[in-house]
Amino acid sequence: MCEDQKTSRLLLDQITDKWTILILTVLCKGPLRFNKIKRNMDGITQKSLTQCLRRLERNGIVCRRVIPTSQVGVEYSITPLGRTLETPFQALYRWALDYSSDVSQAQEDFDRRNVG
Amino acid sequence: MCEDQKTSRLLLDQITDKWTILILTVLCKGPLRFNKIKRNMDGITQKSLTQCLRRLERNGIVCRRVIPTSQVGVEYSITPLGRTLETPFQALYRWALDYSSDVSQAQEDFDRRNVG
DNA sequence: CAGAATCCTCAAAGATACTG
DNA sequence: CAGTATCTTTGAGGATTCTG
Repeated sequence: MCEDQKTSRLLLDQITDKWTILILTVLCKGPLRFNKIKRNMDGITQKSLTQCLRRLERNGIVCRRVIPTSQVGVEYSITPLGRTLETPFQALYRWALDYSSDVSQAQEDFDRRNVG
Repeated sequence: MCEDQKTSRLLLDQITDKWTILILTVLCKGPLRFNKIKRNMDGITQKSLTQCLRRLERNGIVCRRVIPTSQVGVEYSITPLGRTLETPFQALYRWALDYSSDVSQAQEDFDRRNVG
């Protein structure tokens, strides 16, 4: 396996984790503050979200901006580089919506065959 | 968060795991036997590969076929449902290849900013 | 050859408390 | 509000052995 493949695999691992797709999906609609994102995620812990956003920021996919308000505020937005992920992610997301029933059916069939 | 979103999120988790994209990528080129796949993966253990293939089979994405030879043989091939994932996955894979250098650059910049 | 079964480890996620 | 810090837990994955 060549270097290119290793590098891109590492990258794939980083962008296809549990939360990234969902975070990017909501951020594509517009900038959001930390807790707003958290509320959109349903089930993510504050720690996981922080870690994920840090990695996305480090990879140049989201931008972190501190808002100078009376209360501390941090706004996350998608970068131009992050935008390039919009289409691939939408395709995946749409796939999941379009084919979820087919997959469910396949699962039922499989389980029926492998009962006993 | 509505049911559709939960379902598709579960599905997304299942198809965006560490190995699925790579396995589907090689199987798209043609059917392969277990150990052939394993050799293509570089780093996967037999256990992980088995688990992954089982899940893909259960989800109707790959087909498992026992070949009646002198030596036991099992061939895995992609299903029509699995084929529908080819385009989304290719888009992702191509993204990783196209933008890996941009991401690397972003990482360097980030790390430089956050050193001292 | 293609797994199943077992044991084991360690890294990731969760819970909780604290803070600029 | 948006985190950091610390501790604990759990379970996914690795190593190894065995088998139809």
